Amino acid sequence: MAEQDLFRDAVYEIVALIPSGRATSYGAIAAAAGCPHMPRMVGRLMSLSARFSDDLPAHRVVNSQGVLSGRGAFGPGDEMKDLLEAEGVAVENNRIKNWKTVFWNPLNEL
DNA sequence: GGCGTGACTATGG
DNA sequence: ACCATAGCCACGC
Repeated sequence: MAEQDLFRDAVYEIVALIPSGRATSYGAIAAAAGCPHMPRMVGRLMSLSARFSDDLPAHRVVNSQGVLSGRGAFGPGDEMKDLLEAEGVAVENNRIKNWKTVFWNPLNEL
């Protein structure tokens, strides 16, 4: 039982808890999972999980600036942007507007 | 086991 | 606002 497996499970669970109309950052998830120094692994797990599981709302996970850095993993177009807007998140130029307000801190729920 | 790459972040010019 | 640098970790060749 490796710690990275626990980390993956924690990340999966946290992302699944993100409420509709909100979004969070890789660093926040990593911190909530107990590893604030692994934002890259979060992104890697997202890219892998996003393809295997549709249950994981990876479109609600963006970088610290509220930029949809992972839109490429969803499809050839701006599918991620469309998904976010469909949930009530305003997106402009691949960036979430009112990011400060849309940001959902997992630590606040945990 | 080394090297390059990547859905990251923070700092600095 | 844009680019460069440094740190971190996992995966594929």
